[in-house]
Amino acid sequence: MDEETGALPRKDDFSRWYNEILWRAEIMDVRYPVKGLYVWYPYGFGIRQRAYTILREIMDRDHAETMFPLLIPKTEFMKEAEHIKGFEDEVYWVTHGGRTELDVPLALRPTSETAIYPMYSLWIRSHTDLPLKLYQIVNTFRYETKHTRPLIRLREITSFKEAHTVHATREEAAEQVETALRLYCEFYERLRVPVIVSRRPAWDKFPGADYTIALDTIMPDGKTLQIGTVHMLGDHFSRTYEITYEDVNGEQQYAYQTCYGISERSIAAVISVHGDDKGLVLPPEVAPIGIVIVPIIVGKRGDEVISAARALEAELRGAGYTAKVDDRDMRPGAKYYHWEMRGVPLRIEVGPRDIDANTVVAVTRTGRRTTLDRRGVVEGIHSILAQFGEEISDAVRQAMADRITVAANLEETAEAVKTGVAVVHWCGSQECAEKIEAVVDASIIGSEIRSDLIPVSNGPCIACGGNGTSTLVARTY
RNA sequence: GGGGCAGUAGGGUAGCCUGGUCCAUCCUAGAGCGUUUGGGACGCUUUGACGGCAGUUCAAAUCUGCCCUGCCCCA
Repeated sequence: MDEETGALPRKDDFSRWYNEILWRAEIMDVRYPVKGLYVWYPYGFGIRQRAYTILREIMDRDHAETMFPLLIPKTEFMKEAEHIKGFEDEVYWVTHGGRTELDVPLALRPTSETAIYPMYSLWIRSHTDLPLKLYQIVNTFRYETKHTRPLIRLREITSFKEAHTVHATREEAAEQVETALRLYCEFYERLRVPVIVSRRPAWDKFPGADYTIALDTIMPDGKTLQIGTVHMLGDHFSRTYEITYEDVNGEQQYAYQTCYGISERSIAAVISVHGDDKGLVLPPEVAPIGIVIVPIIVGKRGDEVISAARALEAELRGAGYTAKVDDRDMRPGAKYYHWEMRGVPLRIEVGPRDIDANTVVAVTRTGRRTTLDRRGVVEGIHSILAQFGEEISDAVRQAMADRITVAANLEETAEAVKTGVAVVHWCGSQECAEKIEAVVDASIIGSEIRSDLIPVSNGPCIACGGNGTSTLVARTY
């Protein structure tokens, strides 16, 4: 009778579901009065913090974190022609200091190549300075003209992790591209977000790059979301910014570079792939609250139940969990819904019955209920959460597999992209790409696919019949 | 980039065409009191709004213009 009470829109109405869950689960407040800029609620920011702690941990193995300025002088920004072409329509310019017009306008970084590389030019003298591998996590600004969307298409990206590496040779730079892909795949495994790696077609590569390899996930509505990119810059920027080094023979050489980035789209992916009709489902590693303890207060035993809950909370915190007793004056059921909306992986109920039996009841976010002996409760929880993590990994992997269809011709492709991703043979020509994109109303995502969900092969191009290779076609965000 | 629709309290809505009688209403909104608590409790009291700026007018949520913001469709 009350099933409608407080319900989210169903997840199969993904667009409405996404908009609502952002505020209902306290991730972002979209009411900030500037288009394309949104406010992180503390809870959403907690998810971001945990995800980015993982990202930092992965990056820090082989990179150093740094911080470059937000403002870039126009004179530096305008040096690399292809790069400019790719970004100039999206740049915010600072033109005044107070009431004084600036001699040189300053760009709010849309990405930081042109801020970083002039400094790299000063820093790099010798082959012994290489390789150089730095990254920063910063906000960037892009004057998006398309429909903005929280976490996905922003005018201020608040969480842009960008890495910039410099190498002595093209081969080393190419190897770094592969290393970066491995790091990013590991990051998304930790977030339990399945990804497909592919090489972007030439017209869709990063402006100023030789080639771009990207990570995409598939959203519940079947559109792909690009959640990581790795760019081989070759020597384009080093020639522009004079990044040279003296090699072992005493000769000046241009360096080779890569850059790669991940943004808060990673958070959008976690929310979107794992969530369900009841709200968020968070992997334990990114949940700001890993375990919520709900005291079941009946009759006169309230104090006893509360102190049992607190003792459990202390024990779980001691074991390294972020546990929280919810002692608000609400019915237990209301609390269950509250924490389910926020995706807390595990709920523990403690009531008089449990105290008497020396047990606790543990319920995962996906509804698996276990009665645990109060002694050894930490070990029991450890194994439940590990299993929960595997369970949601398997579920999203299966959901992604179900959205991938191998299509042999244009008709099948058009049908497949209505609900997911099509894998087709494509010859690589732009003419055929344009034909395919026009007929099926979707985009060529990439070829040289790397995904254990997708077998790749050669075959006749679905547009021209010539030699083709496996290629992803999908609607995109 | 083009087109359409919309913005009323924390959230959801009515009112707008036909300016005034408007003290609007509902809620998983807030505050307070009491009774409650093993899957969304209940009663009573109470708080709070017409996106912004300008204009028309005796009078604007309502009409006009510009701006801001959001949603949908098309390219």
